[in-house]
Amino acid sequence: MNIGEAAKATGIPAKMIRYYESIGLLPPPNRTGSGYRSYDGEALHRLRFVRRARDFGFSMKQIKALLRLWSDRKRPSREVKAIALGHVAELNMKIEQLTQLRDVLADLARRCSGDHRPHCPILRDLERDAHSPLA
Amino acid sequence: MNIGEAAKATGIPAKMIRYYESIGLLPPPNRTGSGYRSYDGEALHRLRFVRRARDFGFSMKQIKALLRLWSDRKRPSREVKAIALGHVAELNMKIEQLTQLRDVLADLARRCSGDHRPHCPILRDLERDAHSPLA
DNA sequence: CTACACCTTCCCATCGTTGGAAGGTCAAGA
DNA sequence: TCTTGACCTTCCAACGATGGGAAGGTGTAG
Repeated sequence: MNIGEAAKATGIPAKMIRYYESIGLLPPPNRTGSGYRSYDGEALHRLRFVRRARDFGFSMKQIKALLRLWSDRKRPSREVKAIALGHVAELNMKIEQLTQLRDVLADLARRCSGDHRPHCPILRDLERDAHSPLA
Repeated sequence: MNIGEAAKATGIPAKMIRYYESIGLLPPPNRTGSGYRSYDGEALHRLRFVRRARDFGFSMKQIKALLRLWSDRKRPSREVKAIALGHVAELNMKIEQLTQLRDVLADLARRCSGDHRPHCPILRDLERDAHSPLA
């Protein structure tokens, strides 16, 4: 199975598969006589694991750690849970920040007439001298 | 007022001020005889506008458009509102995605014992073959 | 005069991803 | 067999926004 087929099978672009290999996320695959990368079932399994972890928004560093734990049959689930909860905490922070931004911005937009007139609370607000954001 | 003072006054690092200038977000400032950039009140005002727009998470492209509208006294508020609402929509999408990720991940973590035992629903889930994320 | 803080331009790194160029390989059809 | 087209290979570069740092000039205070 060459890289194009593996890409189709896993949903990871061939470019990305090579990149993951280059940063040590994936082991170098076998090569055919002419140098083509060749992927077997286990490699595909690993690729799908990476794919799903990316979907979850894990960083490369986190995925590296998860892969290590994944292939360690004696890993304590504590370590995996810690990584997951760390990511959940990151997500919560991000969500909160974005929600706050959205609320302020939506409110400004609500108060903007949105017609031909130049007056606009949005620009008015952007003019504000606010060193601490969104106060 | 040189770039360092402008940076302190606006909260934008000097590096970023130069970068914004290089991409055409800011007009080239006056220079002293020895080549130092010199910022006046209007330039500071513009910088603060950019700072606040960044705080809101607007992209450089959006900020460019907002700056253009800002300096156009006859702009229709409609255009500003459209940019703001577009950004609100982007934020909503992102918030929804992240929330969904967080919920799934938090649930997996909740079901993970998190002790010395190797069994772990998180890794179990990451193994799944899921082409469409989070189904 | 010297020290130090600042300024200038330049290049490089990040992170994850995408694009392209230049060249080799494979499989199908004429 | 030759050609065509789709694939593969490696390498280089860009994105957006930011940070670090080198090498060299400038400003100011002691």
